[in-house]
Amino acid sequence: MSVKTPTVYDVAAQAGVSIATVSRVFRQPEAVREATRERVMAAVRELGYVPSASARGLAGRRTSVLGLLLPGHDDLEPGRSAPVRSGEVAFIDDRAAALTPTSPNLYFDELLRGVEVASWRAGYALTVTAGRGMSREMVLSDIAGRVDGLAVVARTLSDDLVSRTARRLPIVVLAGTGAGGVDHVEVDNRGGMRALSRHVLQVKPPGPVLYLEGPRQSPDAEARAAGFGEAVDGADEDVHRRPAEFTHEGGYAATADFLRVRRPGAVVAANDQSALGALDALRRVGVRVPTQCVVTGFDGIDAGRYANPSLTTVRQPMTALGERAVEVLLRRLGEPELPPCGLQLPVEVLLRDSCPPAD
Amino acid sequence: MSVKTPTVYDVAAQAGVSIATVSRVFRQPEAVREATRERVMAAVRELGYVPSASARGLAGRRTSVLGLLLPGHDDLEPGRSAPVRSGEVAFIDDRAAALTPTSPNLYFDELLRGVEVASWRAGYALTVTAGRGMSREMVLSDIAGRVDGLAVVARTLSDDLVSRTARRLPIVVLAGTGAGGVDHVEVDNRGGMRALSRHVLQVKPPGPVLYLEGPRQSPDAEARAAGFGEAVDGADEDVHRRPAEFTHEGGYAATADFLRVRRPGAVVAANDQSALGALDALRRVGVRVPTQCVVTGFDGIDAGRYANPSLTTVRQPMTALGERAVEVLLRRLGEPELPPCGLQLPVEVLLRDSCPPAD
DNA sequence: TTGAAAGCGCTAACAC
DNA sequence: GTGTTAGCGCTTTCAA
Repeated sequence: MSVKTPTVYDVAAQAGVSIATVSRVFRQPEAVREATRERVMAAVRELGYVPSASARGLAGRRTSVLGLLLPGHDDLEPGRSAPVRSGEVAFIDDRAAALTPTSPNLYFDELLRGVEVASWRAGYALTVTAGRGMSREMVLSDIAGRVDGLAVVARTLSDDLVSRTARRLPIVVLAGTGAGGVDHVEVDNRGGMRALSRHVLQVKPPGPVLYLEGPRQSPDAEARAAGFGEAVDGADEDVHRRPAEFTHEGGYAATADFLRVRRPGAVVAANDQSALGALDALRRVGVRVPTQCVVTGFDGIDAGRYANPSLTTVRQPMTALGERAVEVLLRRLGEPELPPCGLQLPVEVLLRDSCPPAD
Repeated sequence: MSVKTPTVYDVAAQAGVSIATVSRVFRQPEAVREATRERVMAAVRELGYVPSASARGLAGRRTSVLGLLLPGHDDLEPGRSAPVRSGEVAFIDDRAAALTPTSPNLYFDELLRGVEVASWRAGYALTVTAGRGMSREMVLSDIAGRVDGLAVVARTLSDDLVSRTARRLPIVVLAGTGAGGVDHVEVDNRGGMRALSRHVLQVKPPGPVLYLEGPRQSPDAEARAAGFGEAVDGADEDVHRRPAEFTHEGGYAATADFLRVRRPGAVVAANDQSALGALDALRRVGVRVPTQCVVTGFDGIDAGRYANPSLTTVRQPMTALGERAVEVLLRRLGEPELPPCGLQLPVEVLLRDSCPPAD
């Protein structure tokens, strides 16, 4: 730390070879005679030599780094723990917790793991950015200079910015339809909701079907609504669509509202959090799930597993999504001129207590 | 992409200035006359110039990158979605979901956000690694060459490896006690559990107290057990400690077991998942929460908010943890010779329905 | 199998 | 204010 960090020159001197040989020991060990190699490695260990990624990147014209650009959370206030003095413990009345919206970051963790694993496996490091504060342009031009390729979560960047950047740097868009001529990997929202909804129709007790659409102009919500539409289309069911925020509160309100007029035989929600809200609303008025009414969600968040009854849902393969994204990136890195590709990943329906298997 | 990426030389030529001026426009814009600056920026835009981080790093002897090393998940099998053909949707009977353990990754997401925000704010990019596959040594020496400082989640690396690396590179250990002479930032597990337990004793209905300890040799579990001990010490309570895995299943089993003999007036669990299991076990035998028995967890996972009744718990400020870690790193970057520091972050008790406020 | 030498693109003195 | 220049530490021909 305080001492000068050793370089190839130091290692070369110590081992009595040229810097080219030191480099070879790392890049193509088999091209160096065993004895020489061992002498070099000994020097490396003794000196604690670590190759500089910057120098490598500059000489090799590649950074060996991939980037992941997540949606920002500009509203995240820094250091919420400030008000409490060290050693003290604050008590907070949080009984209304379920009503407050959670951040939609729920599965970025999984996504990150997928991207990270695949990157590392391919010999790339991973740089993660959520770019807030400064403008998207600045964030983008910052990482653009650091990486060999970039995975961008849909709607993090404007379509225009994406396709402009894609001209200079391999880019893949995650969980969104391709922004026009750009590689993308998405999840089969429509097919998943269609399959789930068909199952619902098959097992539901009598009564109307309440569909909780997500917010307007969410591509996910749209695709799911389309899938639901395909499932109920032609079926002889009394279907009611209601907008509902993608939150517990949103699902609760929409369901409670509906309950004032009718008793549903099924509530199909476009995401898990609103489904959990629906579950709550039904419980309040004493409707039994799943015997009197089945309930389903979408996403596969953890809370659904622990809900009571546990929530039937469609699980998005976020880890796989991340891995595929990297594969697509690597493909383009290898063959820049390939036509843009779009990949759609299959989903899984998780049948749990709120809408159990048919038998 | 196909065309050669422009460099400072191209920009300089295009703008009719020297490369030094181009560099200045980016590093100290105020040192360049406005007219010149605009000429340069025009060239930058026209050419789509993006500074190379490698060249910068090499010339400036700093990468402007911070590293975050998360515990590996070596067991994560790649691409679980393979068996399903595209366009098809698999149905999985997942009714026992709550019983299977979740990965303990629950709050890495938050941690990441904290680290990311703070890094970016300080002008650093963030490289994330979970280092599996190859040995920790290799992972470490790979990122060591890429970053100016490193945040390591506790128990990801051996103490020895940490302190060895700390000699060459600023390191901060997260959520663990300092491995000896290394900066660290942790959470007040003991104080949090102590405060929560005191509250429990204050509001609990009559009956013994069941304490669900976590697994052996988890430092977190130990610290929490100590805090609980301090709270009940001297109190006139019938206390029963039981080991329980940090899973729903573990909490369920231990509680159900206890219920065969006694009826607790309180179940204090050392983590949220086991508390949710306890909640389930109590419900099965018809014990009312919180009127007949109060229940508490620890961690603040999302599922606790949606549980019924919602779970009283202690929330770990993971985002703040990440931010503090970066601050510590920056501090050491600035003054390498400072004595090692240890920071302990306060926690918050979230009072929810399973063990409500006193009044 | 090894070495010499020419960059890679940028920063930071220093000179003008 | 702006230009010149000497590296930063590594990879990679090309010779030996």
